Amino acid sequence: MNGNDITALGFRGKAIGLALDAARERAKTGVTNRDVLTELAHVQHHPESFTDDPDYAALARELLGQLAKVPDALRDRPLAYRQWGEDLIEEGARAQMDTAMRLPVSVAGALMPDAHFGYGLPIGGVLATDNAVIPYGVGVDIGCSMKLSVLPIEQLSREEEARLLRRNTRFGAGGSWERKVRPDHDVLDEDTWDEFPLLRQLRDKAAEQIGTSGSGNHFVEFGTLTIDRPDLGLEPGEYVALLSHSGSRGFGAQVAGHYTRVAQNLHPKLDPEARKLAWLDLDREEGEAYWTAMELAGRYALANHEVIHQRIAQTLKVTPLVTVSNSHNLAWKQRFSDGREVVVHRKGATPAAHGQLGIIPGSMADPGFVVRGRGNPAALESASHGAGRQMGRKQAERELDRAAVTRYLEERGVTLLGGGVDEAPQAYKRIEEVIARQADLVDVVAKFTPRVVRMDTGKEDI
DNA sequence: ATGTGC
Repeated sequence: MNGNDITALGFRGKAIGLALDAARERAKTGVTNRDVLTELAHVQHHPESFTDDPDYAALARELLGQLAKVPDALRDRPLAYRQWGEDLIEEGARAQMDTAMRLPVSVAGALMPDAHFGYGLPIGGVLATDNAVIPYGVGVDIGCSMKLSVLPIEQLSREEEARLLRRNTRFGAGGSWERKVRPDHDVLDEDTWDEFPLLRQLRDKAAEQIGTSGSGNHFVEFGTLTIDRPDLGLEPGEYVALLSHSGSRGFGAQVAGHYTRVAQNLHPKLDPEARKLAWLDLDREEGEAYWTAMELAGRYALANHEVIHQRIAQTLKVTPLVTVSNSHNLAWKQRFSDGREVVVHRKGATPAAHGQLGIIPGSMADPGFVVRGRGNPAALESASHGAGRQMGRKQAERELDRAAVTRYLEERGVTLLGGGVDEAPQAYKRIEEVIARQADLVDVVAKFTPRVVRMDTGKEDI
């Protein structure tokens, strides 16, 4: 019996020493170590039953004291937060943000103009917490991100662009590269994968899926980048560019699912309204492990993009003139305006620190924008991550017809490979309005106009 | 978002 056995049971602070003392007393009376551990587990789960126990009373009282100090009760009222583009944000997203701002661990928050209803924290929600990380504050697709490469080539034909996309990308839930042509990346060789069993188990899946895009709103597309003033090391003009949206695939999804369950189990008394926002303390083993896995998923997702862009650039025998990338589903440790370090969750929000570059896409047939952050502290240095849905997937499938989507694509000269009605441009807010609502969060650097777009095949093909 | 569930 030692301190490790005790902490493995989940005792914290003064309870560790008291549990050790009690364990020694019990051992003296001839109880086996194994039975002592069982008894300790009982005390931990039902401290109220041991307050008069000759050996465990001190421990039980300490545990009850700790419980009283760590209440999961929600605040009566949400902390105040600002919304950018309030007129574009649905009530459901505000209600979810209100719940998040009632969590005892919340410090500050903001809603971006693309905000809409999500799972737990709304998409387009930014939430700062104190020493706690919320798996569903990051989202299921941990590390979901954007990458743009500006290519030193003349305009290609649509057919050529379509061929490059078909040959060098793979889409769909469960999708992976065929074994013979499976790409590799340094991220798969990191020691981090050996840090604990869950990561070890997921490494093979991650290796199978590197360099792939998922389903839903993920895409890889060719288009034109238009720059009006010298920037990004480029002269004003029009450039051929490649833009991708992808995430951490099955690996990240499994990490998210696992730690959401862990967080919910650690907060059984949490108000059902906030159940999906269950958090992990960063100074406890579970929180540390999630943070490690989350950061790995973030690097893995960016590696995914790198592989996709590299394949296409190599086929074209070119090196990109410039690349821009950013994660928009992740948590970061960040200095808050009062000087303390907080955990900033961005669930569908672009980091926009002063001078930081990011990409805000529109839709399959609407422009996207390269932006530069203005470091606005009220938005916790964030911006929108896209246009944001104005219709849910089911609503889009119900209300939009394929002909209207096809016409929209034709009018804008966009060729679509795959794609579904649920991702129709009409299901999204107008990107121009969304960009206009965040002029104090980001400056527009360049505009990307899509031309040939590849996505997963939706439920209903276009 | 994910190839599948408290």
